[in-house]
Parts: sequence; structure tokens; C-alpha cells
Amino acid sequence: MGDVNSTRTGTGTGTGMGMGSGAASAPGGGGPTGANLGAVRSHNAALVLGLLRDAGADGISRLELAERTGLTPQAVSKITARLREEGFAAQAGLRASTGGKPRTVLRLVPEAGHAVGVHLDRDELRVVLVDLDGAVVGERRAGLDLGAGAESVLGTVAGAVEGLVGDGLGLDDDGLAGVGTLLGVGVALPGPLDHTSGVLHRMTGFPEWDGFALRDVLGARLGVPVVVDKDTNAAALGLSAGGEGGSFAYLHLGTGLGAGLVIGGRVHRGPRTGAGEFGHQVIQLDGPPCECGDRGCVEALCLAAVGRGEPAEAARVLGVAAANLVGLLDIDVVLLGGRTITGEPDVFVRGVGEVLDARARREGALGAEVPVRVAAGGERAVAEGAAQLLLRPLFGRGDA
Amino acid sequence: MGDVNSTRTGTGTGTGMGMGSGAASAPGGGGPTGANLGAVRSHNAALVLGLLRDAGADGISRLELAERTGLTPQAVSKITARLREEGFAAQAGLRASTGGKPRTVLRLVPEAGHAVGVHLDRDELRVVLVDLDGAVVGERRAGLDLGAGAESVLGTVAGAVEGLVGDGLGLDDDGLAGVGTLLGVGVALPGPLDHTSGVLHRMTGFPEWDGFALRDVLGARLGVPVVVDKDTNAAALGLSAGGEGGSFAYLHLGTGLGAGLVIGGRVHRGPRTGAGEFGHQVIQLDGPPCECGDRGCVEALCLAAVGRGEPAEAARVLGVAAANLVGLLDIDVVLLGGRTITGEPDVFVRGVGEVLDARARREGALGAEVPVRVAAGGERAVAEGAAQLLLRPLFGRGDA
DNA sequence: GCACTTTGGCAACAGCGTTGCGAAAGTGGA
DNA sequence: TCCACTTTCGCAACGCTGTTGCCAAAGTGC
Repeated sequence: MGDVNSTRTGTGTGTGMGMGSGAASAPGGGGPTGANLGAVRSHNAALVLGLLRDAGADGISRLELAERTGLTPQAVSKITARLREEGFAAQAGLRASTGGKPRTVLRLVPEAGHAVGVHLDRDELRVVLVDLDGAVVGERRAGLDLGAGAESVLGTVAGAVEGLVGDGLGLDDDGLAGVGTLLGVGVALPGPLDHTSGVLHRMTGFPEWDGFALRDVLGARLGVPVVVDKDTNAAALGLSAGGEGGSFAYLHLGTGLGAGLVIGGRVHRGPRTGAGEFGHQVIQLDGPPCECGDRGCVEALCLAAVGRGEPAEAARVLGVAAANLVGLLDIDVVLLGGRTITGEPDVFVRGVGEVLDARARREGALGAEVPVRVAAGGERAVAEGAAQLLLRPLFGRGDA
Repeated sequence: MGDVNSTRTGTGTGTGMGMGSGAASAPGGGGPTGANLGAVRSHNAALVLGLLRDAGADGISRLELAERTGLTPQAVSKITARLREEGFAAQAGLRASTGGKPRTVLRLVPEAGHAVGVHLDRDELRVVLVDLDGAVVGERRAGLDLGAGAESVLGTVAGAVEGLVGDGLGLDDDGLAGVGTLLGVGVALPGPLDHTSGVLHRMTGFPEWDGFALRDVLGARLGVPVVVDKDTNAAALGLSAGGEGGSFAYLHLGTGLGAGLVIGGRVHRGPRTGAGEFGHQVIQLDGPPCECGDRGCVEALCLAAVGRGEPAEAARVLGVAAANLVGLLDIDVVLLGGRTITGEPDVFVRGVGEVLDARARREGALGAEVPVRVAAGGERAVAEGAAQLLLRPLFGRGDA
């Protein structure tokens, strides 16, 4: 259990090839890979599972699944039969008849799988346990000093994770590896890292973490799969899973200014997880120096305005940078988050919105209005998004 | 002939579903679709065909294809047998033996398919005929006045296309529709449009084209599939097909300033083909007014510097905007093109490069150097890229 | 000349979604 | 109350996919 895509053949097939995913683990290293029957099976199963999740407590009927996937009803019946057998789906009542046999409604069984999300911030640790639906079923918080050294930090993290999972799901002799429904642990933290290898790079102020193979070290210690990503990416992923569709940018204004980009439902990280460096976008040529060494960066301008007690000006500056991004990527929504935003949400939403509206008016009919909202989820958003790093692959949106 | 993915079943299957493509034509409208065996077949066939193309004249052996795709050698044998039967692939000699039977080398048969690329510029028309390899086998040019009305412009385009195809491949009684190996016509033109529907929007200076359904009208007139895209996107697509891998930005500096973005080998257009609006990125808060109505846009600053006879300053300004883009998207290369660039290529390559290098130095080890080059292809690049709009789907990179 | 290695095709196979058909479970009119 | 009709959905047979087992072909090297 615990693996939706488990093949029963046992021989050869089911090599877990991504279909057109591009960045999946490829035999030849790099390029897109071939599709075999095992891949078809898991692709379709994941698709159905994703639709079941999106349907939520209301559930969805087999025929609706067939319409949405383009598969025949019979294929959906087979797939859902397997999912029910494996415990991931269950019947949930009947629809009203429309003149014939009423449709049976299927729903996801959230307890069939769990994931842990870890938000590793500079001074705080937050760990959540979520079910397949993404609902938080347990949480732990602890103070943390990222500068206290790897052993100390990893100990705190491992302790919190094991404690949380033990309370929520129960630990057997094998530790976390023995918890059947636990898919793994997602870790989100600030600053430069490589999400494909899970290796950290020189975090500002914490040089001792440079080159630390967080994914592998923590994975070995816990005995379950570990995935690592930037905090802004995790937040964006959480928003995406939380119903925010299409393409959007999550702008985080706290002690710094960063962005998480979701393009076509997938988090865009770039080949080196470097994408989303929004804060050091230059919007004032030869402007005031920024601590990064450049001049006229949004982050410097924006935070300076905040420091001067001029949030409206900060919002305007942020809006200009957001408008640049909207034009460059043609995204649908801008979501704002972070402590500075939550301090005065209305000022920032209005200020950024005004700049974007002015841009849309200049564009005319084509330039659709790009709404600005405060990101949902609050303080727990990053940890929940980190858990989605494990859940997402189950639901058909492989690498995002 | 002419359709690699033709199914022989004739019933039901082969609905042309994309696998995980996300933006493919979906039954339920929108979401990703289910995969059936026909989809597997065309996916793998396209993959193999793409590798054959990439191998060029050197060719590639079955076992190498198997390694690169992750498929078994036997599957590759079956697939290549079909491709050979259909005329898309052929044997091309033997490798040196490594102690056993020497590998037989396969190569693409470029003449098995052709596509037309049309570059519709404000004052000029350029039409190219290319083979499966992307090699230009015919070209026509003509003066053009976009303001002369749809009938006149379409007549000129249709005439040039039919003449070119007639010369190159021969026309029978059915016109273009009867030319077996012709896949279709790709049209690239400046300014706002919707590439999914092929409808134009208010082009600056040519209001009469607003809302014109270019794809459908020209498609009906020519009797072959027509695809429409922005000129910068086509140029980027051409560069991508021309060997430029990974993620890059093509910056075009001519009468205006625009960009084509390739992310992970796919052209990023955004949901409304609005992505790549690079020129009206604001890099000087409250700077000099731009004709778009905003202030401090790169385009205005850059072109003003060019007008003042200060190309180095123009290059620096362009570099700052390029650095913003590099940081936001974490791309690998910046390619420059357009008449203003080709006038003084060295100045711009150096000027932009200096800004990007300075950025990389600030980033430290992680911030990989982002090289700057003049885009290959020259004046014909956009037309060739337009033809790739038809060729690309054959080779496994579906919607890009 | 013979043993060995490597390539790649033929045939049998397992597993995928699809099709044909029928049972189950409702509605609604006679 | 009965019966015709509609709609859902599972069973069985089917066609197609890539996979596996096996063997002929075509080289190398002792």
C-alpha cells in the first residue's frame, strides 16, 4: 500500500516513466521518455485520482470522470475499481435519477495517504501532517536557530516529524518507514537551493549550510522520501492545490521580497531552482544601492518605503514590478503574502491593483484585468505547500 | 500519408489526446486528458522521430534510440519498422562493430514531409518551404502593405504560398490539399493575437485587422491546416528547433522591443499569447513617457539611446531588463536579434553581457553565467520558425 | 575454423483501453 | 399493477501496445 502506481507484474514494466514531463528521471539523462503500458496506467489513475480530489466531499460519478478524462466509461470503471480495491476511493451515495439507474458517486478516501510538510524558517520550525485531501490533521511548532549547526537542526526536525507522525498515525518498529500511508516529507526553506538534488546553497547569513545535501541526509535519517524546495515555491504550490488555477504569481513581502510562479498549473522553478527572484528586479535605473550590490532593486525600494512609513508608495513600487511580471508572463492573478502584507493588506492590494489596472487599460480589450488578492492560507501556507510536494505527483501533475 | 499518427483501427480510438500536455484539446474543456493506446503509439513515434531528426545526417542506431527513450530495443524495432514503412525513416549504413553484429544506422527522410512558413511583416512578406529537417527548400519574398485590406493581403499570401509549393512539390487538381507531404502553413506576424484561436487583435497602426480570424480564413482559402503565432514566438521556436536547448529568451530590437521565451524547450505564450511583452517593462520609475502611456519602459529608454547615437547606453539599458528576466525565470541563454542589433552586434552583445556578468558575480557560485549571443538565422529566422509551428508537433514537443 | 559477442527480427505474452452485450435500477405512461 | 423505456455499469471478448524468450545474422578474436 501507499503506492498508487504499484504494478502487479513484478517484471520489467512500471519503470515509472513520466509522460512528456520533460524533467522526469530519464534513462538517457535529460530528454523526454517513452511511454509504456505501466505509464499509461499510472497516468490515467493519477488523472482520475486528481478529479476525485477536486470533487471533494461532493464526489463525482464514473460518467463525469469519463467525460472529463476523455476515456470510455468502461475504462473509468476499471480504474476506479482498482482504486477502490487499493483503498483510495470509495462509494459515497447516489445521484438523483434522470430517468434511469442513478449514478453512483465516488469520492477520495483522504485517510488512504498522508504527507508531512516542513517549513524551515530562519528562526522557527513548523511541521504539518496532511491527508490526501491536503487537510491538516496535525501540527507542531518549535523555535529554531538555523545557525546552530546541521546536527542540532536536523535533530529538531526529525524529532518533530517523528513525534507528529507517531501521534497522528502511530509508529511501529520500523519507524516512519513502517507507517503504511506516509508518502514522505516535503521541506521548504528560504534561499538558494537545487530542488532536483535537494542540495542547499549559500543561504544569506548561514554559510555553514552551503552545499548541504538536505534531501539525502534527512531522507536517510527518517527512512522515507524527502523532497526539498524554496519556501516561495512551496507557498505557490499550496495555493495551486488550494484551488488557485491557471497561471499566477505569489509575491512574498516579509524580511525580503520573493516570488513563486505557477505557469499553467505547474510551479516554474527554472533549471537551477533560481526562478522567482523577484526582489532584485531593477525598476529604477541607477537607483539607490541594494544590499545585493545592484542599484534600484524593487526589494530595496519597497522595503525603504515601508521603513519610511509609506506603505502606499511601497505598494506602488511593488505594483510596478508586478506589472512587469504580468506583461512578461501573461499570468492571470497576483497573490500577495508575507508579514509586511498581512500588516496592511488593503493598502497593498489596492496599491498593486491600481498599477495593474492602469496597465490593463493601456492594453485595451486584450489586456485582461489581472486581479490582486491576499493569498489564502496564512502562516501555515508554506508548510502545507511543502506537503503538496509529495501529494502532487499522485494526482497527475507530476513535477509541479 | 502525411500523418505519422494515422491509426489503422478506424473506430473510436486515436482521438489524438495529448499526454500530460495540459493545454491540449480536452474533452471536458481544459484539463489534462486520459491516455489510450493510440496516444502511446503516437507519443513514442514522435519521440523516436524527434531523436532521428536531432541525429541529423549522422543517423542513430536502434539501440541508442532505446537507451534515449527508455523503451526496449524490441519496441524501438517495431516503431522504426512502421516509420520506415511510412517513408519517414530509412537505413543509412552501418556502425563499426564492437565485437558483434554492427548496429544499423537509421536516419530521418527529410523529403517525407514539408511545411510552409510565412512571415507577415508590416511592409514585407516572406514565405519559405522547409522539409522535415527544417531545411529551407524554397523561398519567396514580396512587398506588402498590411494596411491595404484583408482581401489584398490574403491574396498576396495565398498566391505566394501556392506558387512556392507548386514550384517545389507540384500541385495537382486539389490544390495544396492534394500535396501529400504538405503538413500545413504557419504564419508569424507582429502584435497581439490569440494563437489558440488564430484571431488577431488590434495591431498598432492597423485597426482594420482587429478581430480578424486569420487562421480560419486563410485555412479555408488554402485548404490546409494553418497555425498563427507572434513573430517573436516563431523566432524563438525556430531557434529552439535550430539546436538552442533548454530555456532561453530571444530579445528582438527593431522598430520595437519584444521577446520570445522558451522555457524547458517549450515556447511560453501565456494563456492569451500575451507573454513576452518585454518592451514595456518599467525599469525607471517615473521615467520618461513611453508611447504606450506608461513611464520608464525599456523600449522607450533603449530606442531613445539608439536615437541619440549611444548604442552602448542602449545596450546597458537592454541588459538591465534582460537581467530582470534572467532572474525571474532562471534561463540559460539570452539571444539578441532584430535590425537594431544586427547593425552593431558587438556593442549590444558586450553591453548586455556586462550587465548579466555583473549579476552572476553578485549571485556567486549558484548564479551561473548567462551567455549572450546574436541569434542565428538572420532575416529568415521568423519564417523558418513559423514553419516549425507545423513541424514541432511531429517530433514530440506537442504544443511548443 | 571455432568460440564468443552483439544486433535485431519472429512469435508468444501480459496488460492497457475499447467494444458488444446484458443485468440492475430507476422513471413514467397505460 | 404492469410494462416500455432510459440510464448506469459490469462481464467477456477483442485489438493494440510494449515486453519477453528465443534464435538467426554478422561481426571479432584466439
